[in-house]
Amino acid sequence: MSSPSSPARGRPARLDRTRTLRTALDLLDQSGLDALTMRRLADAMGVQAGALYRYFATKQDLLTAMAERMMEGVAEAAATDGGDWSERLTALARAEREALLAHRDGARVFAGTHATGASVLGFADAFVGVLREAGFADDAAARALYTVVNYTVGHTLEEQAALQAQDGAPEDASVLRDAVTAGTYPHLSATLPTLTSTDFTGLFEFGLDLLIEGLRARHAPPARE
Amino acid sequence: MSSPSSPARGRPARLDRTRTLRTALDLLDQSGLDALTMRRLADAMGVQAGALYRYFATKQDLLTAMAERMMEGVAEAAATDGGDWSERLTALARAEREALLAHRDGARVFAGTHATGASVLGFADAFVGVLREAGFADDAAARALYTVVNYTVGHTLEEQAALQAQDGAPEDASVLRDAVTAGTYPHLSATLPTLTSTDFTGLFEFGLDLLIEGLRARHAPPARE
DNA sequence: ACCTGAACACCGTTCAAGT
DNA sequence: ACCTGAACACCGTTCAAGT
Repeated sequence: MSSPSSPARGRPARLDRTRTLRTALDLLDQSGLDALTMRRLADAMGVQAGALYRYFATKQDLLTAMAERMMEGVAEAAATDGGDWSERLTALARAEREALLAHRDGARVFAGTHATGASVLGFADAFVGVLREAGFADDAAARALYTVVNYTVGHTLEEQAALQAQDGAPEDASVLRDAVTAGTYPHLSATLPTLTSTDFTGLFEFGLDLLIEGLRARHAPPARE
Repeated sequence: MSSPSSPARGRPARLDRTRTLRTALDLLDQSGLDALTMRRLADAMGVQAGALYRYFATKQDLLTAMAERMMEGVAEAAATDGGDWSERLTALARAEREALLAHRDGARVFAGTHATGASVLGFADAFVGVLREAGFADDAAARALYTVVNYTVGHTLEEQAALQAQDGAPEDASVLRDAVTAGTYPHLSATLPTLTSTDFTGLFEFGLDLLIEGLRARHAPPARE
């Protein structure tokens, strides 16, 4: 809103929101969230750190814009062909996970912000819309949105943390393996193969299925028009 | 393991893991995760920042120990009286959420670490145990653990973020309200009361119920012994 | 053995001043 | 109008040196 804008007066700006956002996402993918500093981003743009503050009020503001950008197009996953409400919801949740996975530390960026731009609201509206049109009560539809989103973010946060732990410090599974094999955790020992599995897609689908199944139990058939 | 220990030789130590952890959790509750720095913690212990590194290899190590300590006693929630598997699972999930809520930014601390100590593994073993003893397949039991934990962490992360947004910057609901009332999101407008509700317990229980309901659909009755 | 003091290599953010 | 330069008030971490 109060960003520098319109008439090409003075020198042509080296910076602008869109280009900066693109560079920030590139930097994120290359080096991860911890290495994404205002100084390094400024460097990548050939500018001093202070200059960024003409386009983003704070670093938090930048991260929120990045989160918003990550969700672009995700709402469209509901429009995929036909399919009943459960298929459309599944498509939306999968699209959200994939959007988060598309960038290194994507889930951490998203979880750390409160994006309320068009792509996030569009996604939410599409999600709630699928349920309302299927005959779910308003209350259930809104709560289902939060539940699926919180699950998806929680899962992907873990998934990306596990991926990073794999390369870098491969003690991931072995720490668990050792602690468990030691004795005292009979049920974890018995399920170790699944606990240390890296089939994150399978795991995500399992939980998503549980949620959809739970919703099905609450489903009243749509009223005829 | 290599921490200073046992024989009371030399000067009595002003620091030790337990006391430092307690102080760190107090500081967390008073000021939040962003204000929990090694220097401020050292200050609260009457010591220089460098001294902390004799007890915690890194700040990440400290945070992991804090996460582990938060989960102490949560596994015992499965032992509550009788109740079938679904009641016991519900009790475990509720206990985890409450343990995270017990400290400011508790979910953020937990999500940012990979605690694999006795309280976390004990919780996991209890959870998987309830399902295995109820007749669930090992694979399903392990996946259900991750699903419920990821949901619980995801939900509580959001819940604590929303709580902080309320006091401090009460634009939380109003930003959403404005964006939604503006037009383009018919389904969000229709469900605004639920979307801006602060009944986080109700929301958590809704999602948890969906998961339990989903698990029920997968449930094979336990084999007779 | 335990802690201090001081340093190293950084951070986010602000703001007068230049062009 | 847009950016620089320089500062302010911090960070996590290391390590010789003191006691």
